[in-house]
Amino acid sequence: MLIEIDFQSGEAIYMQLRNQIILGIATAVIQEGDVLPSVRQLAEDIGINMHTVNKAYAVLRQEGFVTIDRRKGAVISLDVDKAKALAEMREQLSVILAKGCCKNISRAEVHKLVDDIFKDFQE
Amino acid sequence: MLIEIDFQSGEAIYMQLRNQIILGIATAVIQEGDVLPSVRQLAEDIGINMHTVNKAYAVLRQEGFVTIDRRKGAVISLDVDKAKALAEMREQLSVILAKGCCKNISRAEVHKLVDDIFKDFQE
DNA sequence: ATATCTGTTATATTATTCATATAACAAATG
DNA sequence: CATTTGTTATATGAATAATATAACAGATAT
Repeated sequence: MLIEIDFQSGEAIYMQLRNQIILGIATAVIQEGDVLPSVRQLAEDIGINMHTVNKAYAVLRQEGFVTIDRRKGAVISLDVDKAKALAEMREQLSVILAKGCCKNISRAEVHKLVDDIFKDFQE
Repeated sequence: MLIEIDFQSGEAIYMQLRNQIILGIATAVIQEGDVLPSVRQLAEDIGINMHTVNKAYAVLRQEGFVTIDRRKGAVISLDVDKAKALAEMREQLSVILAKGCCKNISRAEVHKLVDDIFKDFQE
């Protein structure tokens, strides 16, 4: 799986890393049971510090995307708390849709965007 | 318009403020042409520093939600760049939907969330 | 067994961001 | 003329982000 970090981005490196791994899971590039590279290995590949990768993995664990197996490393394993996920999504969507609403983006256009993105996930 | 700041939140105060003003515009609590409180006034009302409000207003101006009129202050005036707004929304939605996708939230459930939120805007 | 590789923890340093405080300016208002 | 507007400048303290070394226990491989 290819990781691309934008060092000019205002977004923290560990969050960029987290987001790309989540996108990798959603698009099935990484699947349940797969093992992520070791923190040292991935850090070297990307050219960042070990602790930055470690922080991304810690966030992913805390959010229920991976478990840490001392023998294997970070393993994709989804812990689903759907109610919590829905509540979080609602809050984040509210702000994004509010912004879109002010910019004349219609409900239908949002639906189309959602469909397009979901289609990307299923390829 | 009621502003509520969560000082325990990890989200920056100026961003909480920005988000709530955008939500206010989307729900038509604030309308085009309305004038926001002065930076000093709002800062005092909320109990935060003047510069924090100023930063929120500067972001809102930069994002095309208000214009600054030296006579009136910060006036709601929407500068719509729909293509840009759509591109931004797509990027932000991708991560949020990816996370939801991993948590077994279906396309249909996202659509329902979107509809619910849009309904909130039209009240 | 010995060396290597895992996640994890600890400590320290640097840079950046966030929020604060004080001060001042030009333009507009009353 | 005093007050209020947005705006700018500068400074400080706190928190965060990313880095660098170092060490530990457990697992793996030679």
